[in-house]
Order: sequence, then C-alpha cells, then structure tokens
Amino acid sequence: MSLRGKVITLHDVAVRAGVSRMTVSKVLRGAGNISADTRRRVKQAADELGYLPNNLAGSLSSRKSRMVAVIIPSISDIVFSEVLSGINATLRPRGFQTFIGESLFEPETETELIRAMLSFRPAGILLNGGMARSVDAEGLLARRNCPAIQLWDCDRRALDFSAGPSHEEAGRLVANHFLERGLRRIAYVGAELDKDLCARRRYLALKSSLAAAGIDLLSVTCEDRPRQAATGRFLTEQLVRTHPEINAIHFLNDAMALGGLSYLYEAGLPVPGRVSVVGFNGTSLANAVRTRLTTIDVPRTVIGEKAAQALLHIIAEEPVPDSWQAPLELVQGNTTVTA
Amino acid sequence: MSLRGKVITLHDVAVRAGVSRMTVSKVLRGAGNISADTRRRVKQAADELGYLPNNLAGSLSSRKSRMVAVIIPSISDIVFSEVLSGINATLRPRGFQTFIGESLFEPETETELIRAMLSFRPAGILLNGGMARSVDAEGLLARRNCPAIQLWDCDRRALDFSAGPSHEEAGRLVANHFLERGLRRIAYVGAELDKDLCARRRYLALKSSLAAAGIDLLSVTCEDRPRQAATGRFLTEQLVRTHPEINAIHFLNDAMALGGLSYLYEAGLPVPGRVSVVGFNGTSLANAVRTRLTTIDVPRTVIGEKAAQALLHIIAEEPVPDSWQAPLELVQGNTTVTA
DNA sequence: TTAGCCGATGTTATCGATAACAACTCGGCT
DNA sequence: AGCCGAGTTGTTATCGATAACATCGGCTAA
Repeated sequence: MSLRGKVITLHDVAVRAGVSRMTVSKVLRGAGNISADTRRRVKQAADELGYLPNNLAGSLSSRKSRMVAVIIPSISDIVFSEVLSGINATLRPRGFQTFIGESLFEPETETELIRAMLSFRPAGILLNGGMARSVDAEGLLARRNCPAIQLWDCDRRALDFSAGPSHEEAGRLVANHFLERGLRRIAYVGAELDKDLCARRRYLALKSSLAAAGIDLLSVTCEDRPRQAATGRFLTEQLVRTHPEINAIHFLNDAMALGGLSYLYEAGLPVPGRVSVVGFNGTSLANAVRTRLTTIDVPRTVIGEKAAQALLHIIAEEPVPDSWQAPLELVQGNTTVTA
Repeated sequence: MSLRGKVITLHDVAVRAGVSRMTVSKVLRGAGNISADTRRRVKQAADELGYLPNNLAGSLSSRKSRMVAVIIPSISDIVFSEVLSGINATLRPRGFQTFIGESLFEPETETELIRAMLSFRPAGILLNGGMARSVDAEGLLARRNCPAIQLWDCDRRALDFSAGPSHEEAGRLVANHFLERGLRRIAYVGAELDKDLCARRRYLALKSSLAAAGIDLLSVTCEDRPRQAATGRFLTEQLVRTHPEINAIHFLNDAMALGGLSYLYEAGLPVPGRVSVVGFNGTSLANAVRTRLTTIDVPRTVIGEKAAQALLHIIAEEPVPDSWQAPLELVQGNTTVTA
C-alpha cells in the first residue's frame, strides 16, 4: 500500500464545503433534498479534493452494492466473452459494474472465486452452469445473500434463474443432421469432458440418439488438452489413423472443428465428400470465408442479456420465470452436404 | 437481495464457540496466539454455521485487501487473456484474487472501471498501457492508494512499474525484415489505431524506419471495425484492389494477418511468392499448421508473471526497477521468404 | 516469596460510510 | 400571534470486522 499523501474521506469534503458529512453523502449519491447551492459547493469541494468514495464503507453500511460478480471458466474462450458482452451491455447502463473471475474449469478455483466475490456482498452473481461444482461451492451458494444466476445451461435448472441452450437438444440436432444424410460411421471429437459437463451432455445426447438408430458412436477425446484448435487437429489425426472408415465427425466446438478440418485438408480427405464435419457454437460464422463450417449457432450475446435482465428483475423484486431456453439453429455450411 | 435467512457474522460464531468476537477473528485469520482447543472449537462453529467473512468490514477495518484489480481492453483478445493467466498463476498461490474488468478500449468505460475497482481499495491495480486515458482516469490514478502497474507497454514508462514489449522495437524489426528481403512496396493493415496506441506506435516505428530507407509506407486502416480476422480480410481485399503493386504487408496482429491471408489465397496471390506477410503477437504459433505465419512473438504469459511479481514486491515494500522490457523475437514462418 | 513474563483471551476505539430520525427555517394560513 | 408542513441540514446509531492495548492465570527465576 504505497500511500501517497492523505486519503480523502467524506469528512474532508464536508469540512471544505462547510457542511456535515451526511449532506455530502446525500449530494454525491443524489439522495434526499439538497438545495442547488449546497449541491454545487459540495460537488466542487469533492472535485477539488479528488474525493473517491470508499465502497467498502458505503456498501457495508447500506448493505447494498452495484457490483455484479461473473465467474466464467475461461476468458479466452470466445463463447464466454460474448456472453459477457451481453451481460455488460445490459448492466452497465443501469449503473452496475461487473467484476469477472476466471475459474479455468477448476472446481477449487471456482470455489475460491465464489468465496472471494460473495465476501464483497455483490448485488448478484452469475456463474457458468455445467461444470463440476465443489461441495464447498454449493454450500456458499446455498447460503448466499444475493441473487445467483446460471449461465450457459438450461437443462439442469439451478439457482434463481438459468439462461442457456439445451445441450441435449444440441446433441439430438447433430444426430438428426447426420442421420438425414445417411451418414452412419460417426465419431465425436472433444476434450476435457470431465470438466465441461455441458459438452458432455451434448455428447451423451448425440450418442443415445444414434444408439436409438442402431448406430454406435465412436468417441475420441482426451482430458488433458484444451478445447482448442490444436487439440482438434491432434485428435482428428489419431481418429483418421485408427478408424479410416469414419465419414462424419461432430466436434466439441467450432475451434476444435477448424483444427480438425485443417488436418483433413492436409491429409487429402475431401470435406464433405469423404468426411462430414459439424461444430458447435457458431463462433466460426463471423470469420467464415472459404470454409463455412456446419455448426449449431447459439445466441451467445442474447444469453448474456437475458441473464442480466433476469438479475435486474430479481433485484427489483419482480417475478421472473425460472429459466430462459436459448433457441438453437443448425446452420448448414459446406462441411456437410445439403439435405 | 433475496436474503435467505439470517446473515451469519463473527458474533454468531463467537456465541456458538463460547468465545469473544476477537478470538474468532484471530482464529479465522490465523493471527495471534490461540490455543489448539479454542481454534478447533471456533473452526467447527464457523463450519457449522457456514460463516462467510464480510470482506467489506474486514478490509475497511484493516485497510488491507487481497483483491487485485486487472483492467484489460478486451477479454476475447487472446493476447490479454494470456497475460492474465500469467498474472493469475503468480498471484493466486500467494492468496490474492484477481477481479477483471473489460474496458473495450473505451476511455470512459476504463475510467468507470478504475473508479469502481479503486473504490474497493484493492491491494493493487494492473492496467493496460497504450490506450487513450481520460483526464479523470489520470486523476484517479494519481491519487490512488495502492500500487499500480502498466501492462503491455514498456516504451512509455508510467505508474509504479511497466511490463511489456517495446512496440517501437517491434516496428523496426518488421521494417528490417522486409528491407533485408528487398521488399520495397510495403503496406500496413490495421484497425482501431485511434484506440490501440501500442499498435499505433508499432505502425509509426515501421513507417519511420522505412522512410529512413527512402520507402513510403502505404497504410490501410479503419477505426470502426474490430482488430480481428474478418477486418484483416476486408482491408486486404481493399488494399489489393486499389494497390495491386504491393508485395509486403504487415498486419496489426496475427488474427488480422490470418484474415488477410485467407483473402490472398482466394485471390490467387501466392504467399510469399507474390506477397510477403508478417503478423504480430505470436498467438498464431500454437495452432500453425499449413500456414506458419511470420510474426513477432511476444512472451505474453511472462509479461503477466513479471507484472504480478513486481506488484508483490511493491506490496512487500521491496525495491523494484521501473520496468521490465519483454524480449521480442521475429519468428520466421512460411509467409515471408527465408533471408 | 514475589517480581516478571508469557501465552491466551477480552475490551475499546476505529475504519468510512449510510439509515433513520431529529431539528431548524421560513412562508402561508387561520 | 401561533401553528403547520415542505424543504433543508444535522445528529446518533449502526454496518461487521480489525488494531491496539488490557487483563489474567500460571510458571519461572532471583
């Protein structure tokens, strides 16, 4: 704490403006009835002194806060950053500031973040559904004193509100897409399914939908590599080497699918002639040029907006439903044939 | 604030454990001399009640905190997320929690974030250098009461410590790379240079290095599109249409370079035969497969680590230098010819 | 025996704000 | 004149913790 000079408090502003601390507090919060003249003097004094309110004291006293905690698994994953931008777009104009924590899909890290965030008594907390949650974290959330909202998962309702897609529906959509095109030698490529339970749910839905059609889904996954392009490429190479008969692949997300595609191109396996590919998320759609990946588009920004709106309603003590299910759209690209 | 039952405070734990509040406080912080028996009783009581310390009160009273504020321009930009992971890797084991804010390169948003973060009296604040900063933000930082560290910019020393590359050096490196290969019809492609002052500095260094060699740099930029692949592609198309003579392009970052490359391939312009391409950051190196972009690799994670280490030193009141300059390496790929 | 010290625990004041209510001014009305 | 109420400002208690110091047995050393 390199203190540079004296810390300015309400008291200093009050002395300078020639009023009481309470009056300063009211002016700066815009509360109560204060004469225009006093308001001006107080504001000027605060400006001149460079007064910065101490939120620790303010929130402690009022038992209110305009801070919203958001805990996401990975800030580098475009999916979550777009959800976040929807959240920010909704909350900032209402005077709330979001503080973000990154859990890296680690339950212990998530638990520590929840503890750290809740101990600042935020106005609300938004966290990602569909990841393993520690017993401690469950306990913290059970005794929370602010609204809590689940993001990215609508299958498993939890907390005060859930906003996200049905991952089971996503798995079924992919299954139907393959089946409609007569593809029967199907593989799934993913990573970190022990951590990303939403992805796991998509996988299981795909598997069981195919099983219902008498098809056995081959899965190639690993738990110790990130859910990214390089991993998609690596696993695809393994898959093609060991199971050359495969003619359709569903990837955990678009990033992995693009990595897989790069290998397929290089290996001279025509897409979709020889192998059909489907991703998930729709993050690739923005930059799609030569390769337009067939994928399931998820309205990422809207999910953030809906979650934030629900939070605002709960704070305002207005009734809200228990969830919002994000619509999914299977977008036909050129990595699978048109039906 | 959906309060669920009573909020548990130190008082409740104290009553349950049959000791005073102070004793509970000491036990839970691991401070002072408390008998093993008392410690056990207090911990058990806290567990049973599900006690969660109120950081607002604690930090207010002790004037200390283990929260570190990090404000980055964009959480979706891999560059910053890797810097952040270096920060987290260093701070978390030391018991600090980072709270992240996203400024979107907007000075007003950054100002509000600085205000919001500082009003919680963090143990330190890390912010991105090289973006336009409002007068208000400068004022807030000037009167801050915690160490402040600048990330990603080492040319313009500021705050208590700066960790980042010299963007001027980067510009010169690219200029030399082109000159050594006899390339003289050179263009720069970038976006949002009014916001991203580091990129602007690289651009200016490139421009003046080339000018010194008698070469006029052509620049194709736009201020209202993001610094991403799609923009790189769009601008490259414009560039090629209007200036077909160009035979070397430096892009603001790797993402834009990859976008540009996708257009060059499609347009049938061989790389590097017809056009040489250089990026910046090194983010593409991880996933590089067919196309290995020539780029300047920046040790992104290390920058975060150095910044965090400096913060820890300052907090411990140990002396630190005023900056750490990140080494830059121009990595030869296959988008420029080998010298 | 008794001063002195140590480990263990409690007491009091304080951190910097806000809630709730008290008090005061002033003009208008009866 | 005296009362009322709107508008304005101040007083007191409180939020939930920690710092600093006080207290209190018991045990050691002179």
